[in-house]
Amino acid sequence: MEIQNKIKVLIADDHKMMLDGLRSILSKENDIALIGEAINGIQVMDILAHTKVDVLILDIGMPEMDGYDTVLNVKKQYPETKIVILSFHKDEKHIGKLLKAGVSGYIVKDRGSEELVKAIRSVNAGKDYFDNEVLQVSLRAMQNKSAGPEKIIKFSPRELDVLNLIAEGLSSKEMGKRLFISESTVETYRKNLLEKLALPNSKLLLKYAIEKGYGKSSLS
Amino acid sequence: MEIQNKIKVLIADDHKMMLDGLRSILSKENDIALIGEAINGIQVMDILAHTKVDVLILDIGMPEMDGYDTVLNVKKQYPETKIVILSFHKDEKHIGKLLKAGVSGYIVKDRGSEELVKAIRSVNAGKDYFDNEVLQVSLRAMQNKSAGPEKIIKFSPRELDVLNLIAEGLSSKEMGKRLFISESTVETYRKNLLEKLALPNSKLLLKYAIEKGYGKSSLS
DNA sequence: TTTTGTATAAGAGAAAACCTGATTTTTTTA
DNA sequence: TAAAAAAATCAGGTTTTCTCTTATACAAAA
Repeated sequence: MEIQNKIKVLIADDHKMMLDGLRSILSKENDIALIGEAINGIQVMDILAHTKVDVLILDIGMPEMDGYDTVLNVKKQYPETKIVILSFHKDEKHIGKLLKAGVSGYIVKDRGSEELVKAIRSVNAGKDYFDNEVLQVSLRAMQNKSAGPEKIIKFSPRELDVLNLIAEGLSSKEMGKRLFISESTVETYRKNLLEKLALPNSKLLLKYAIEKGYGKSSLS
Repeated sequence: MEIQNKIKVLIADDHKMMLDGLRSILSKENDIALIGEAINGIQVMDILAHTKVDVLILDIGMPEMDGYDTVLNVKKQYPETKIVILSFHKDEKHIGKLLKAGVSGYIVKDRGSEELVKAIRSVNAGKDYFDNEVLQVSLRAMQNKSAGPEKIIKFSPRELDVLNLIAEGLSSKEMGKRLFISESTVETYRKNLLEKLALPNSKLLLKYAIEKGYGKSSLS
């Protein structure tokens, strides 16, 4: 099967061991293409900005940006991307919130991996996939309440590139070299970032970038 | 390779998803034979009772029987079986106990799976295998001393003032106003900081300050 | 008492950031 | 599809900030 026809999946889990395992499992399914891996929400947004993703497998309990925030951001900016939550516990308190936020699937990690594969196919086909009937029926009811308006700032892919390099402490000149564009261009992106974030200067932008966890994500 | 010569591994993890992933990973190693899986300590003892196991991969945090009890039981009845602990956190409190109980390896799940494979081979060959960070944590705990190949850098009070303000993203001029000294003086302090930390420029100093947690401490 | 550490500072040159535009391509939307 | 918005690209000039060199005074330590 050609890659274009496969289901494009992105996995986000802060445990590399788990990531390795899931990759190994999904690689056996020939209708699924694992197009990326992330260990935090920042990386998720980073990858989404560069690549189309059909299904996002999201571990809740990631650092940097918690699962819920990531769901909100992803759903807002990429509503067509389906989200399957991978959780440790079935008694997750935030489950209602997650449903409201628009996740398409929810499975607990003590299920077998075939559940995950099923879920991926299911949500990709437009059908929700929840671990059990209870979730589906009882909690689905809560879903018709409006979600809270949170300001979501969207960065262009290039702006993200710059933001990631800013977080490493590079100057415009260095960034330009790294990205094969001129210093001026980099500075334009920086200016845009400053505007979008309503920050007064570069130092605070660096601070923002570091504190939000940018920079660690490799921009391949 | 014949099965008799492979390393016989038993995995115990209460998350089936993880189990599936680990199985998938280990199946690619042709010197390792996964001879069993368990989702709690009871099952572990059960399998050990009728099968020889070289290495037991044990997730701590399993229900029914906690990891520690399992270690004790296994070590008591099957002392020749090596145990590798798979844990979620490096700051595990029981780590000292586990070490004393005789585990041969300890890795955290945010490591890659190749670590696990290495650990299996290592402990099977009679060598312990501990995650570096784990080692550090446990050693530090034992001798409760600040460990470190890190040289202790001492800052003067004034240097600290400046460092704290740097972490807030202020410029020399602003710091000068805040500290009632001239811009030049602030810059001297900054220069000293750069020297002491062997950093090449202010941006990396800001990064350092933020990452080390300066700035939040108010210098009233 | 000589050295070391700390606090203070000026002036010049270099570097980086910031402002003010502007062009081209892509994507969205009306 | 045509118009509008968003994204990517860049130059020139001004201003701010950093960096380097050099310097004085005082206190504590050796």
